[in-house]
Amino acid sequence: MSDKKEKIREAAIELFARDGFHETTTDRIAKRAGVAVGTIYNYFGNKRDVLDYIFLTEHSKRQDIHDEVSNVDTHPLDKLEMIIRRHFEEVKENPEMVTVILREGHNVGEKVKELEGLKKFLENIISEGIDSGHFQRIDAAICSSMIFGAIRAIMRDFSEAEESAKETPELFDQALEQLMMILKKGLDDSNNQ
Amino acid sequence: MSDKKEKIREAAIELFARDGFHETTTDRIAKRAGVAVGTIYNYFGNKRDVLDYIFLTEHSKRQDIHDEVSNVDTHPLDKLEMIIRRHFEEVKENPEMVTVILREGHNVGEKVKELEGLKKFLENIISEGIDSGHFQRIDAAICSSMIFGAIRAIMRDFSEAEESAKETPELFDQALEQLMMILKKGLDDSNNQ
Amino acid sequence: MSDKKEKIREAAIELFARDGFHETTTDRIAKRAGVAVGTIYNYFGNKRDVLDYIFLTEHSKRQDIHDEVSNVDTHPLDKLEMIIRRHFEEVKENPEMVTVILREGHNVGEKVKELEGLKKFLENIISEGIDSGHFQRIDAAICSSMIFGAIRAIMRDFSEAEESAKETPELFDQALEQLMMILKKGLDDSNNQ
Amino acid sequence: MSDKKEKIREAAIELFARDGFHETTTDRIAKRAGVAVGTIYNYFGNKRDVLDYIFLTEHSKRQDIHDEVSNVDTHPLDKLEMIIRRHFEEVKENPEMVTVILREGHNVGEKVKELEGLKKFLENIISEGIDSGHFQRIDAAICSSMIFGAIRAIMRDFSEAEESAKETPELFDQALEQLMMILKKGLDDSNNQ
DNA sequence: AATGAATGAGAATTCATTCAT
DNA sequence: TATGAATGAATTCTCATTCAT
Repeated sequence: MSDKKEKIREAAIELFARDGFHETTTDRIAKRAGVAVGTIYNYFGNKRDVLDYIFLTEHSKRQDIHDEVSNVDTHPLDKLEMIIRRHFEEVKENPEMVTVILREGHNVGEKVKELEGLKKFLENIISEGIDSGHFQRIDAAICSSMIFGAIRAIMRDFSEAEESAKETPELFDQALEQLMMILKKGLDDSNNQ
Repeated sequence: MSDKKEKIREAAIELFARDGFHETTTDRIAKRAGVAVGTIYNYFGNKRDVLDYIFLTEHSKRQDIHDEVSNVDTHPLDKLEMIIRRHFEEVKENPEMVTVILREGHNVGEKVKELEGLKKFLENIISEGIDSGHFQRIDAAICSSMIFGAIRAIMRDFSEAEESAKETPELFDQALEQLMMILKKGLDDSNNQ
Repeated sequence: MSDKKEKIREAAIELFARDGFHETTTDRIAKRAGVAVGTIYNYFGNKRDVLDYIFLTEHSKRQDIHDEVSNVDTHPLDKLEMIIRRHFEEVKENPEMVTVILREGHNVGEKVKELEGLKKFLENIISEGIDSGHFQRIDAAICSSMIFGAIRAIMRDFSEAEESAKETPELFDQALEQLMMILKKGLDDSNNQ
Repeated sequence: MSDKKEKIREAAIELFARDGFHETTTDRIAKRAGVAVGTIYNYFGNKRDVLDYIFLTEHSKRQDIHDEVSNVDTHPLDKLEMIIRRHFEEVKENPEMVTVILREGHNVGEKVKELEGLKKFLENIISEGIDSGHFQRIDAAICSSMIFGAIRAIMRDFSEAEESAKETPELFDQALEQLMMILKKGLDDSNNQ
């Protein structure tokens, strides 16, 4: 992985996060990355490829998290908690990345669009939970979509919070706690009569 | 409310929904609205004002829904269900509008950004529920944000579904049912020991 | 035919003639035409379309000449002379046009390439001459191609001549005389034993 | 003559012939020549120098032909035929070279432009023919220019013919025959009354 | 009020050339 | 000599906005 390519990726994340994809010019990306415009085009076919690359890089991180978690043998609720917690940790460390992912999803290329990593992972875990009798019979796709939406909302709140607020982000801890509580009661089959 | 202004708003919704704000030119909006480009500028200060206007129009519709619901005297879970149901109904009727709201939120002006209608309504209802002892003690802001996110996710699934799928949208009914089930168990205080 | 479109055509001819198609920027065309760059794109899809339009305009002039001449009932050698003379007259009046036609033929679009007006006209006349027994049996295509080439060479000499020389252009008269003399003897069948 | 320099010349001919001077990038020349871009600049000052070098190389070949022919003691018409035949043979062997010469003449440097080899040779022969009384009194410059133009036209027809057609190129034989027939009758003084 | 031709700043992308290795 | 990553000036084309009619 070239030094310059990484520099460009990082510069693009900062700018896409702050100004959005369309408002960010290749000139500014280059300047912030400390390279010439032409250099961007030595590593990427065009501006949108830079965005795609950001998504792809992020997606493989999520893939790693999922692989790690799915191998653990534990209650599906714990798996959900683990994966969401890990996700939030990533977000805390790369808040700008989240802003980009949230804002620019519709600007990425078709192939990248199909990835939708986290949502699929949640769906897998929920499906397993239903199969193993831990969860009541619900539609895993719809449910995972909603959980995913809830997570996105928290990320959005975080990414829109004041800079000061970001430095003590208990938001994630509180949100995780509340979400898990709701899910625990809401999904658990033993609760059902 | 001028006839032309409304024509422009409708044309813009269709195009913003399909192509996004930045990919839509004022020329195309004008053509689809059946007016000249210059006419757009007789009603709006600039292109972004058209987007703002779309958001504002939508927001006042949501306001009406909320006013209606908040006056009903019933269990807060029922209020939640009513408001979400009404929201989904609106979405079914104006799917393109939703696509615009979801995609272009970050392109609107600062004032419009602050509106965030539905989320505030949810928060009010949840706060009331807590106060009245119907809901357990949770953070209403975080919780409403997550519910709002779950709703957005469903809308997103809907707005990205194939055209054919849109014509028989039981998605909303199922999603509403599942969401309410989870919330019922997850929020209700009587469930708590 | 819009005033501006014509201005742009004329400016482009001058610049393409002097600097060539690729060395001429759209900015300079606009400046010389006294319009804004954007205006070029109100009348033409892209820069190459401007070149195509130059060729097409010229082609229809040649078509007119041909139509006029082919209706005259006279010896095919006279027809050749008439058409070449008329052609040279056009060239004298629009020397820059010729330079463009000679230099930029390979940059025009496919459709325009196929026109090859004058050559076809010559071929028609020669074919007729052969059929009517005035000319000996030669390959009309090859022969017209060579005559066309000879004419181009003269035009090239003219377009490359010093400015001063252009103002007394007997070159064409002399060339026409010599060419006709050679063709008269070279093509005439009565000369053949 | 360095091996690499020759490789670059050959690569450039192929690409200039197919795509034209301006559409050919130095990167592609380098790739096709099997060297690095930088290497081109070890042998040539800039891109245009490569084109100049192609013209110069070709010009010295033409010079050799002329020297050979001009030493033969025979009728000027035979000399014309010999020189044109030899020229066509070269063309058959290096069709791409011809395409380059025809297309890119106006892109070469000033010094190269002045060479105009073949035309000068033709003019010499015609002048000699007039002086020796074999040809009637014509303007040798104009006449050689026209013959040169006719030859170019044939080359152009050849270089634009389908690939298949190029493999059985009787075109040149027919063209040569017809051109010589016309010139024989058209130039010969004995034919004159 | 409505029009739409004209505008020109601005953006993405290209590519000849350089130079450190 | 050879290399090829880096450069950044230059170019084409777009499109929001204006304003004379």
